[in-house]
Amino acid sequence: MSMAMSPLARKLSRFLPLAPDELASIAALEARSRVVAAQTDLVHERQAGHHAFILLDGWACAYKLVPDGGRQVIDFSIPGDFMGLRSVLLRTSDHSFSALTDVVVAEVSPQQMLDGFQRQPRLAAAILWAASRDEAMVVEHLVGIGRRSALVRTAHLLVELGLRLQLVGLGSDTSYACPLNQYVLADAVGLTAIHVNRVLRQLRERRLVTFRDGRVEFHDLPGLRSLAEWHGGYLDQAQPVLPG
Amino acid sequence: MSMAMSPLARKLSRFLPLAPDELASIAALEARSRVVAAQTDLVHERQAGHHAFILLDGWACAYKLVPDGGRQVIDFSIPGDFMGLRSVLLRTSDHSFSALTDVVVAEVSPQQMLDGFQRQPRLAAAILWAASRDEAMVVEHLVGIGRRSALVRTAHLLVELGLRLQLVGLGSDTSYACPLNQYVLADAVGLTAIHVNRVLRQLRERRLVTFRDGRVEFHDLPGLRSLAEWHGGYLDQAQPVLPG
DNA sequence: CGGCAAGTTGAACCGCCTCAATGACGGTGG
DNA sequence: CCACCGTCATTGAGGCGGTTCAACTTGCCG
Repeated sequence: MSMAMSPLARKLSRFLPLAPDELASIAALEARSRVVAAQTDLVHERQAGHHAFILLDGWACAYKLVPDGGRQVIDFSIPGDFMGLRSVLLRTSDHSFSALTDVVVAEVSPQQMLDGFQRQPRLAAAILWAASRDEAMVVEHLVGIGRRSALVRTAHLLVELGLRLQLVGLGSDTSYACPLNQYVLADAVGLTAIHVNRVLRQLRERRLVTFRDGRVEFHDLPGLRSLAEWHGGYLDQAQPVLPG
Repeated sequence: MSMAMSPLARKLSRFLPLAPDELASIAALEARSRVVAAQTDLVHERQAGHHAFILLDGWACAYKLVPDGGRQVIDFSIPGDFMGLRSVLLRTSDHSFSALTDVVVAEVSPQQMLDGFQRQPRLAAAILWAASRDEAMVVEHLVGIGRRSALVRTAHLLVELGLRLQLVGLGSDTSYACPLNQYVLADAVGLTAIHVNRVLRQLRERRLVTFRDGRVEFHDLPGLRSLAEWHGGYLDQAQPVLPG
């Protein structure tokens, strides 16, 4: 029975040690998986009554389009992340999700979600904690775009992705695989792909980090974190308040 | 016993009709109120184990400071809004709250919160819906700062505030009281106060909206919404999924 | 070999910032 | 009563960060 834990189980475990039946519940949620091709939208904005997804493998992103043709990437989803959790409550999604690579997802119905929450409050708390963490990342992203320079917020993004990937066993202190191109990166940090290119060059020339051929390599992680004004408290594994 | 409903009760009622005992529960949460002077921080970033607040009267904002002295306002809080709800779960807040005017707040402990949620799942759903709505507003804000011009996102903010205030009975289609100055506005839209001034002038000269002497007056709301690329789906009162 | 997607670089432009100054208003103390 | 102050709004001039447009390159795939 000792299967390797899924990325989600791994992430939640770091936050709150999970009992065998709780791990089994996660496995149950992840049972019905399906493959979605790169460049496909998983959820369209304003689509109603859809499901949530657990990303099991590959990368995706949440984004919104603006009338002039521009796109803003809200955040990236990596294995172990929920997608569309909020829209289960709002019933209609406020943004779209797109697969950036071929991905494997598990579809979770609102009813499954609510049933699970009622039967296993500890698991519910862990999942809500993860959702809160994601929201804190969006806030940090907002601050970066509003008040930090292109160099700083790009550095910030690379550091953050690295730490998130480490939490699910997909990265190290020295490097990680990153299937993004400069256009997607630009849509995330609110810049032009052209300027992202120059920013990445600067980071490379300062011997802080190299992003090339789908791989991010840290040369001077402390220096990079310092430049990025990294605090990262929002990724800390603080203990939750539990019901009961 | 027919007291006027509090702003929170009024807001939640529009989303989900509330039973008398549910309204009573809200009143109970709001019982212990206290006054906080303008310019005071209600919650400091990284403060742990604090409470959540319900804003009963006045305006506040959630913000983060950046090392160079800049400030980014994440969102504004108006009567009927929760503040610090997320940090009840994360246990440590990822941003600060500041009173912009003298405010009246009710302090709610995490335990009160969780007890109430377990006893009244419908009320819990309504509150979580409101929290989801707030999060959708942050996302919209992020998109605005990342991909929309100064003019458009300032217009957007003025429209959004107007609609939110209407939902709690503090504004109309033609105007509302707005105690913000151009510095706070600038911190919200990611601009300089100086540039906010020029943007407001433009909006005035285009006969769309005037913001002066603590009051926002719409001259051409449809035109303003059009400029602001207003869709506002995230403020819609969609029906929730209820547990059970 | 051609074709396409992604990365790279240069030059000119512009939105917004920075610095600086001035005006309007209310409060406060002489 | 006016002098003085702090806060906020307003306007101008110049500069910088990032955009726009336009190549050109590189690698991959048919």
